[in-house]
Amino acid sequence: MSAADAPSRLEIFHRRLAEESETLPKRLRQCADLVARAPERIAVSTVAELAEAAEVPPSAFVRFCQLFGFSGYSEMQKLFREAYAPRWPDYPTRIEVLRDHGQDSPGALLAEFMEAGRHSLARLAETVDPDALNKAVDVMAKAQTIHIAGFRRAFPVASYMAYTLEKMEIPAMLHGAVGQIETRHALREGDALVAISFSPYTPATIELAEEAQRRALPIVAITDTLTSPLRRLNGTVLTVNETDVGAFRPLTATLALATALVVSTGTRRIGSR
Amino acid sequence: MSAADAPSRLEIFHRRLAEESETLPKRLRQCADLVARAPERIAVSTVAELAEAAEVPPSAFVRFCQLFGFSGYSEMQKLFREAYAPRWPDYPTRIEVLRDHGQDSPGALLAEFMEAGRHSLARLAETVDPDALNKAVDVMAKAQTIHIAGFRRAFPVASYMAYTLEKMEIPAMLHGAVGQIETRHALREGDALVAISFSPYTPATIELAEEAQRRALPIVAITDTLTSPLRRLNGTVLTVNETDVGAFRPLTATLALATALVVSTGTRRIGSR
DNA sequence: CATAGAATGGAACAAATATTCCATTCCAGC
DNA sequence: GCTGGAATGGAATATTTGTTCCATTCTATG
Repeated sequence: MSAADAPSRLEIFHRRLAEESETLPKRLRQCADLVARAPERIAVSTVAELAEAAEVPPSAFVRFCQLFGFSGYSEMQKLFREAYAPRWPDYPTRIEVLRDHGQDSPGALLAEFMEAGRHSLARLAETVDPDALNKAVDVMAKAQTIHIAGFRRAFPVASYMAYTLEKMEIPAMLHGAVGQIETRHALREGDALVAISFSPYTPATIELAEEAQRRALPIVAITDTLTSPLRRLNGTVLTVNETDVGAFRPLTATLALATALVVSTGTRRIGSR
Repeated sequence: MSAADAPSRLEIFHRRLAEESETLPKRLRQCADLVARAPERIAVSTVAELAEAAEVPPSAFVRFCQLFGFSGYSEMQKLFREAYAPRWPDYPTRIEVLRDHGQDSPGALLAEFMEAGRHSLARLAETVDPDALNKAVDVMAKAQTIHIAGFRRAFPVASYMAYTLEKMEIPAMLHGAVGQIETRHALREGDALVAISFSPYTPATIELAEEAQRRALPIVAITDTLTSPLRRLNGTVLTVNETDVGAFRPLTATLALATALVVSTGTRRIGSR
């Protein structure tokens, strides 16, 4: 039942499908063909719809599912749904539950975070627009100094970017790292701001971004939901949707994105020197 | 109702969501947040599941849908299904798209980091010893204050751990974050040290670890190679081997490990309270 | 501190969806 | 062409899921 083996179970299913569909009777073969042809529709369709698309009666489709070892259509659908949007729980209760069942060995938890990480990375391909990414690198490559703002959960990302830029000898400034010192006046013409913020959005990040906007500096925003206040500014927005485990959200995908961003910036700067 | 304008209708919906979510009453705001955070889940979930994730009763979720002009949940779901079904995960294709934007494009680089990340995560399972992990959690759960040391590249990980521990209300101290101030005297009996360091090993981290050793405090070390100086101390060692892209090493796996460590510590503390 | 109006939670009800069952059809082998 | 077993379609049933309604709880206001 763990999230970890859901994708592999799907793999196995597809392999069996390929092997056996040859020897299946007519109607069932039609079902198999449809599943092979449009697996993504299974997650969001009813048996009736699928059956119609395969030109078989619903009962035939259910028989097909049972032939492959599922109790019925619903069970098979569950497999496909989880492959798309796996494991839920947004609430700490889950952790409680795990603990009470004695299954919260650190190893099990690590496995979950690994799985969540893999999923986040996979989704990154969907949420990041290549053009926006390109635009962002452009902005950063042209900036004199790159300002970086990210607090609380976003801070590790911000500090990593600052560190890597420094290593590449690119002028960068990590904001608000210390002592609550206002640093907005460091924003100067010709600079650019990278603002990183996730729900719940830290006001300081938003304020700095607004300040940058007032001064007409280009902004690159790394954020999550569609309601993010960073979206209201007219900067280049890169969306990351981390998959969370319990109430915790690892930064796996965000860091991959951040790394790509700074390294690209580095190579582009060298290229145009 | 054509498929063509479905995305735009979704756009409109999201904009309204962003605008109005501020002024919504508590429960409905929870719904709005969830929808903003995980829109793709709507396509494959029942009201009950969604409501649970948003921590509201199903009826509240239905009210939310109606507030935004839908007849109920089903109608809203239809919108999401249409918008998300056509462009499905299809991970390999997506990655191709990113790559095809040009050989040295940011997209191609991102794709590489994503691959590297996945690889690192996969290897994590091999390099981390479950017993060591368990031991590490034990040490951290028993400590009065958890000290965390990690500089340069390891700093993002250290700061993330400190942040998460703080969120869970566990006493933690992030060392050397600022001003080169010596903080070794903060190490007190009953505490534990988590030292994070990768090649080339920052002397400050090693020194602090040695200091901890002298004072007979338990040490948890997160490090990479087998020649790491952290290995010479008798602490609990967790090995991470990140796959690097060119000269750059993303922290994907390390962060997953760090998160698991911290969250496990949290649950174990609660359990033994 | 009382009150009205809004917000909320839950349980009863309605609709949709999946599953089972059985009468009918098909087809291979005699 | 007959016969038995497999395959099929559809209608009846069971189950899940969505929606409505109302009693109760909040909250802002006088």
